[in-house]
Amino acid sequence: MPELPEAETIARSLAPRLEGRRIVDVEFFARRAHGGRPPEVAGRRIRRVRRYGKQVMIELDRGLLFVRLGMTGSLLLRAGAGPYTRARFTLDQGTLCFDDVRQFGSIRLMDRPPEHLGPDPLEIPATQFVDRLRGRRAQVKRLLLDQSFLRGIGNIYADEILFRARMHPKAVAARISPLRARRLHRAIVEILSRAIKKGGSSISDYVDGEGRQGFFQIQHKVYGKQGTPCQKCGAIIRRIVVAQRGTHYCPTCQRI
DNA sequence: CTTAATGTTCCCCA
DNA sequence: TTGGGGAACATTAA
Repeated sequence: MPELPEAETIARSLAPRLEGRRIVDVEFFARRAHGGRPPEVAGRRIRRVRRYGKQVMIELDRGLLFVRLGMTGSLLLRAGAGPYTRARFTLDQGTLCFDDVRQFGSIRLMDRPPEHLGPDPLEIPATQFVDRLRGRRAQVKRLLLDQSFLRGIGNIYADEILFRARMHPKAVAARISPLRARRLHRAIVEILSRAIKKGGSSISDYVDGEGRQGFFQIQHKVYGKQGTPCQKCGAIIRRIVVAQRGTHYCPTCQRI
């Protein structure tokens, strides 16, 4: 469920209900959900709720809670714990549950944001992005998925971005012309911004903090569209594997 | 029964 | 150091 647009949508839906609240109790129902010791944040106040890469960052009056949503994580404003509720924060007003079926997600208390993450894809200037691409011999899709290269892009949006930029997922970054690199940067900003406007993509079970679905999946051009005709040229969308992830692209629109 | 799924991390090899 | 491949983690759905 969680890439940058989903994390952004969740953060926006939670912010007005969480900011200013005080945490009165913290419960964890699964060890994996904190990976160590449960963060002892009872008594602390929530200052701000924002997105950081594809994580939701909850700023406290002391410390930062980083919610990594993994593959199936969600943050929900409701009191009742379901079978997949892994943690629950009781607030002075309301309750926040962290649900996560597959348990690839976790919540950790930090002093500062993780330093191994690259720049935000919506903030990096085009010139800087072009520079970063040069000098990398990796396949471009691998780079888009690499959170130390850019923070926030995942498998769905990598495919949609590459289609938008008319670029083959296996194109070698260093061999991309500056012109096409700029086009890729534009595609990143356009696809992510549009997805945020639509509230993210609900392809299986993604919902925001209030349980609302996203609608960007309606506009997917290649992700999950293997075997169907390309909306642009009619060629059949192909599915290959890149970086061990399903990769969807149009063989005629996207040339190496 | 097999395969794939919005992710990350760790290990191995070139 | 960079880059690629594979496995592992846990669970569900097709």
